[in-house]
Amino acid sequence: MSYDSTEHHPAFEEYTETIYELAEDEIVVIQARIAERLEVSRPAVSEMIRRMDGEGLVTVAKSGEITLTTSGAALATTIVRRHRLAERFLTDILGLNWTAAHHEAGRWEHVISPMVETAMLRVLEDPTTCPHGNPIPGSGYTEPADSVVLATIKAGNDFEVVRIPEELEFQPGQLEFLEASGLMPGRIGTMLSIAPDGTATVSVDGTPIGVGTGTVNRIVVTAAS
Amino acid sequence: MSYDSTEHHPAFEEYTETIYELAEDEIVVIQARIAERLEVSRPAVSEMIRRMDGEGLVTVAKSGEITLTTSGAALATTIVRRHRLAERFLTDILGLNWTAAHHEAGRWEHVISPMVETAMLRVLEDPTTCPHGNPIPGSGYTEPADSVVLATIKAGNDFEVVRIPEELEFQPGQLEFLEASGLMPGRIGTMLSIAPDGTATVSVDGTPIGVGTGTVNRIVVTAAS
DNA sequence: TACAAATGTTAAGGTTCCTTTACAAACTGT
DNA sequence: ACAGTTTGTAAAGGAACCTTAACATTTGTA
Repeated sequence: MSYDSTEHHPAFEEYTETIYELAEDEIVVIQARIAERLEVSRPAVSEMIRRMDGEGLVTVAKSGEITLTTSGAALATTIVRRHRLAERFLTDILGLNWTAAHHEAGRWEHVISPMVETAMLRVLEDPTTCPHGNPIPGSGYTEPADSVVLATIKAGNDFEVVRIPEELEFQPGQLEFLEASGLMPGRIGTMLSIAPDGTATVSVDGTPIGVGTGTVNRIVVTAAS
Repeated sequence: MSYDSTEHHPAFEEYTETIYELAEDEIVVIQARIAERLEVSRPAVSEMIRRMDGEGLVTVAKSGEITLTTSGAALATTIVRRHRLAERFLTDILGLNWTAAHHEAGRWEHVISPMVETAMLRVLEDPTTCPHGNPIPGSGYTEPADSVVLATIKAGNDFEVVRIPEELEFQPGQLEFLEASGLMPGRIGTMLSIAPDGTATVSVDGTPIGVGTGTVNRIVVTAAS
């Protein structure tokens, strides 16, 4: 069977994408992190990284830190762009919910051709972020300069959700919970309290929700009102 | 990596689809035909058919003729339905041309989930055929009773194109040619002449086009005016 | 500093598909 | 009836990915 014009093994696409997103989430990119995200064994990653190195897609520092080369980054941004574009498309045109869109997009990203990509951009009128607020590479979007992490909002203050980082999308049920809670980009909420252990209570649409430490330190917002 | 909910190897999908479409084109389904359509070696097909037999997807008659079982047919119609639905979607919503849509759909068909399928059906308002006029399984469409093959139209008579069989989509350049000529479902044409060797000359939109024997005996039309 | 956890790699092996080479059986046309 | 195609299959092997088991290193920390 033949794959796309951009002749790349699907696994390479998956790996470069993961590396890109880990870096985007400011996580040190080492093999172990990739293994966790992709849910494969460490030897599998070890072998794959060696092959990708051979293909000139990544470089490995002596520290073990992995960086995308120019061509690796090109592949990664292409896949990430298609993923986020697909998410937008699936929610905006096909009416899927957030969570479903995320899962579907994981398959679509490998199947979208340049031609379809162009067509989607046209139909969606050049979107700049995915439904979770993550930037679509190449759209020219830059996050508001005053973006902060939800944890920094003081009790009693309002905020507007900017972005749910990719990282959280990998925690099972997290996306469903956030969507059900209304904690999604563009929504305004109020910080009610922050417990000593870091757990926050916020209110969106009048409903109070507890947000755990891991999450509250990840969600990006701007101060509002 | 995990595939779709309908846990089936992509190769099985490809093979059952091919078997379905060969039968639809009234071609005796034997291994050699499958090998040609899929452009793989005969041993590859031999091995695959044995596995599919083991999985209960096909049965092989003593004559060598291959038939889909109930579950094989279920898988096949699902894939064919998704393929044709995707073609419709790609042309109607994303504005791709015929030919491009056909190629893209070959990849989309393996990636469309039941949820997306439902959404597409809604957005497209329950289409009944693909852009080439082939029925979407499950849509309840039945071809006009007076459908005939283009070759049967007498010189001087008009016809309306009903369907370009899947078979022709596999001849390189054929789809492009037909699309460029305007010989597509819904269009009205006139049979100008049929040469002794069977080659026909038809006129669509006032432009005369020669149609080879193989093609003229495949394109399905109804007599018009 | 010493022990535990985390990390990367080797080795061996498995699955899914595909290939080429070879051969035997079944058709087909003359 | 016979030569030449067409068809199926066995054998051997390869590429892409993945697994588990085992081990050596490094890192973090009580």
